[in-house]
Amino acid sequence: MRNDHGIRILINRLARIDSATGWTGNLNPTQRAALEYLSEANQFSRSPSHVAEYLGTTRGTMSQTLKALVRKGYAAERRQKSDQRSISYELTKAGVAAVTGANPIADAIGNLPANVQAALEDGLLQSLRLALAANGGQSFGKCKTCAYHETGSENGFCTLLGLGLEAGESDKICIEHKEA
Amino acid sequence: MRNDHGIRILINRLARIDSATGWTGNLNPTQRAALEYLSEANQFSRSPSHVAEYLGTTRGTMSQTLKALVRKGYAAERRQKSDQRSISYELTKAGVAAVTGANPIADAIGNLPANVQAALEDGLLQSLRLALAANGGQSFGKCKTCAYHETGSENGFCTLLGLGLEAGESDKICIEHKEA
DNA sequence: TCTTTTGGTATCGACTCGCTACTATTTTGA
DNA sequence: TCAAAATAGTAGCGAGTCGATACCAAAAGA
Repeated sequence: MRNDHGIRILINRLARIDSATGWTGNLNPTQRAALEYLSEANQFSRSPSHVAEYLGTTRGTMSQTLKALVRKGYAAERRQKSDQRSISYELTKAGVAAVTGANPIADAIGNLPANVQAALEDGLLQSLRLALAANGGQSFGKCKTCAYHETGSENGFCTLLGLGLEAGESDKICIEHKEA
Repeated sequence: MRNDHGIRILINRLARIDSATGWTGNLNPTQRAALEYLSEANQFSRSPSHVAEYLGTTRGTMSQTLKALVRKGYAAERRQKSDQRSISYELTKAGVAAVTGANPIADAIGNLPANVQAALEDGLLQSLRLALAANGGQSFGKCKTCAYHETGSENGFCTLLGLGLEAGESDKICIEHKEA
């Protein structure tokens, strides 16, 4: 019996139970995952393509999913001036509320001893990094740990895009992230 | 920023990436999860109801999923003599082959240091136990750790069902499991 | 026996998901 | 400069999940 497979199966089972029990609003698992990503990504990383790449699905599916979120009142489109093709989605108040709602799995994990939580997060992050590397995926880290991030100006500055960041944005996920 | 939510999101993301990359045969995530469960459950625990409860879905969906697996040649029905209503599904050769095939996420996890793997498995198991307890779910442990398990006879004996086990079955998941 | 419970299905509507095809809007490079 | 290629988003198809409801048959209780 292989233990490495066992861990993978455990992960899948937990995710599945989370989908079955983590009920806030009338959201299905994918819609909820997209919503959670939107709440943690910066303004340059909230297009259908980016969410799709982050969640390992296709642009087509994510396009539909995001429009479903808009239809349900959890998100809104915002057209970019720079590139007329791309759209940046942002959460509405209802969207923020849905993301911050209580969740059985999160509660269960929150009740674990702190050292177990730390070990768990560490192991999962390492797994994710290896898996993404094997798959040619992006790192999707946060601005503040990025090689292009500068702390000079008010809310931080991105030297790749040559733009100042909005308040709080240095703690958000960016599609262009490059480990410093 | 809440870390407990972070772990839950990591778990979901890994499961999602696994679904997107873990490609053996023409199986979708649910079908693969069901197949994996069948390969690890004993003969009394392979009915649609049991798989549904284990994976946190409904009997209706699992009924369809299992029939899809039969249609694709990965599983076969076996009617029970004792209860004419219930069905025990078992893997075909193709089913066993699909389950044992390589997988990017499993490989990634397998490449982690042994102590990280151990901590990861421990944390996930604890989370799962708490989540299931909060949800009134079963434990789904293996025969050999069960209060009803006796090692006297050839392959072990189940004192709950009053039946001798088949070879290797004491290492399989049972729906009636009760921690010894 | 008659009723209730249990195990498995069928069906409906909303949705994911992989795929292909298509339209706009950049970007490129000769 | 200006046509070709890459990129961003979408539409639509077929298979299938998923929650819900409704059924039927077998088993268990009263």
